[in-house]
Amino acid sequence: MDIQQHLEQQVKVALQELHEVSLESVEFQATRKEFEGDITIVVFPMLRQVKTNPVQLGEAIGNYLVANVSEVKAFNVVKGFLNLVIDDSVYLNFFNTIKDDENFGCASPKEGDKAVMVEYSSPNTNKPLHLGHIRNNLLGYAVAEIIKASGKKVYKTQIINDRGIHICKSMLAWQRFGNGETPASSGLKGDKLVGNYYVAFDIAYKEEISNLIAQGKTEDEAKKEAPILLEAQEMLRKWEAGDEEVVSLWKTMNQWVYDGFEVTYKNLGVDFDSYYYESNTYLLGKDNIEEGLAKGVFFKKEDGSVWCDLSDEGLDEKLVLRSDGTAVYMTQDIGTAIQRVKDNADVGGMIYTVGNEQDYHFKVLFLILKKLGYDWADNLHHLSYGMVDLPSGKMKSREGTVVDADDLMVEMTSTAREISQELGKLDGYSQEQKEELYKIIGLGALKYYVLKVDPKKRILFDPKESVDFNGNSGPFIMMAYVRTKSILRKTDFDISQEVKVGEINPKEKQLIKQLQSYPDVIQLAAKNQNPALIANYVYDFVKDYNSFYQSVSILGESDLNIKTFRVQLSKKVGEVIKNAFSLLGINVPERM
RNA sequence: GGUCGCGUAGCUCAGCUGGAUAGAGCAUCUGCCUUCUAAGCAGACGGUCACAGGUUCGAAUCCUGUCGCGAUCACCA
Repeated sequence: MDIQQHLEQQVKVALQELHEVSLESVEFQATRKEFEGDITIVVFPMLRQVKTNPVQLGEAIGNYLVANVSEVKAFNVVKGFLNLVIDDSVYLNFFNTIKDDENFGCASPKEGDKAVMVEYSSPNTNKPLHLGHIRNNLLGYAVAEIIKASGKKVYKTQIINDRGIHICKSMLAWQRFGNGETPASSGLKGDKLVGNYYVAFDIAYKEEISNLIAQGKTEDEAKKEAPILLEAQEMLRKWEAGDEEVVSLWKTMNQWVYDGFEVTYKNLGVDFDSYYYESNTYLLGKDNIEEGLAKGVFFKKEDGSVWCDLSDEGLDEKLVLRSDGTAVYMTQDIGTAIQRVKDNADVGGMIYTVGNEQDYHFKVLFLILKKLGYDWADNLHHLSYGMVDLPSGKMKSREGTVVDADDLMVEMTSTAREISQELGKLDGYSQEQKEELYKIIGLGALKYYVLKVDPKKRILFDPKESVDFNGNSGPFIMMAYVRTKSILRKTDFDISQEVKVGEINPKEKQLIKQLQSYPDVIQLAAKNQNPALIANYVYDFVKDYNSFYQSVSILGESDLNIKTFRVQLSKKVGEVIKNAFSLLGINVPERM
């Protein structure tokens, strides 16, 4: 039993003895720095049952605890706060129980627990990934890792938007203007090459529109009648009819994009357990609509279109099947969700990592699935995140204001290289080792920068100021890790012994308190699907370590017991940093 | 207009189910490398927590309203 539970029990006993009152629960908090003590009991809530003044009650409980709980060494009462001084041995004992636990903080899956499916990334295959996708990928990956660490089985998946008019646009432009260009012939990354033709289509389309307007058409007419658009629509029809030539071109160009994405994903360090393609799933869901009609969940209008009435939930009617019997976005998503549970029988819930512009869509999707009666529909979550905007506003690929994912990663690496070369602390590293290191630092800076922000808030990315390498930043945290590794490299004595230090100093105690809270932080981050909680935790933790590091000598300590303890503590700090960062998908370097 | 989200220091952000004098980083200023990596540490400066009410012993946090910003409300995805 940990100290807090023990205290809670004893406070309840005390209240019973002193005032014959049985308490529901006791409110604890960490004692603030400016007061003496380690754990604080908030007395105010007890006043509802015990009619006395808070200071008196605090004194009484404090006296009781000092007399009856050996771990409580002293107490003081400030207003209604009872600050308890806890014996150092409690912290030292805790440290000794976890110091060799390499998985400290992480829980293992329980037998019979359902798995969680996390969907993220889900790009269109007509243009390269940009900073917005980076946020999506980092969030999805991190949440998946965090939930795994919290003790659940996780599947990572994505749905690739590989069909539709936008795909045909780049195909058509390539046919017209491409002269047979391929990634191999041009040296371009496949997704970049295809993206270029998506832009080329738009340019040609706009030109045709202005020509038509010059010929006397209205803007609306021109937009609808531009020949190149009609041709793209025709191409989509051919694709749906299985036209061999179109399908073959579609396969070729999509493969270029996948090859390009694969490189980006690899650099970004994200992965997937399964892939769903919209070209396979876009017909799914129609059967489920029939089912829903039979169950009375949906209704049909005179024109044959099928709807779901959500007015009881305060929403509108929502179309789930067009009057011509074809599927809409919602139809597919219903079908795909159901398919996924068929494919993975142990899935008991899903998390969709999709921008907050689709809040309404997912609200409706989840409601419909619930109405259809699926038991897992209660465990569907939309990991809704804010857009990444530039000072100039939204990123727009057509206006060339997107921050390209690959370019940004290269830029981060260069910045890391510049800083590192200036500091020049890498004697003995080969060129390859150095480049590898710059990548770790640059990418870590980027990932931390994105993940430390609460997902639901929008991020303002200023390319001029870019990403921090100082202060609350990825490299700052890596630096602390590197210090722990440096100390371990220089440790030339056995640190496997469990040490009993008489007293530990406040900085050491603070670090152990932080260690104590790590498992809770993982659980909370998993529950809230919020990697920023891990980032914030590890930042505070590292600040405490740096403070400790600068205030005492570790290897210079003359008392072998204390020295050993400090090295052990440093080792553990390093392990937790590495573990926490791995949950964020960030690697740590050995030197920097 | 309806719905949802956001609004905390000059800037970027923390602030857990309501708790003590609202915290970090950047920027500005002061100290600290002859000692374990200074991408660091110690400190100074900086606040009407958008505004107005309400609930409470106690509100940045919960409720209501107002203002501002964003998203969304397609037989598009």
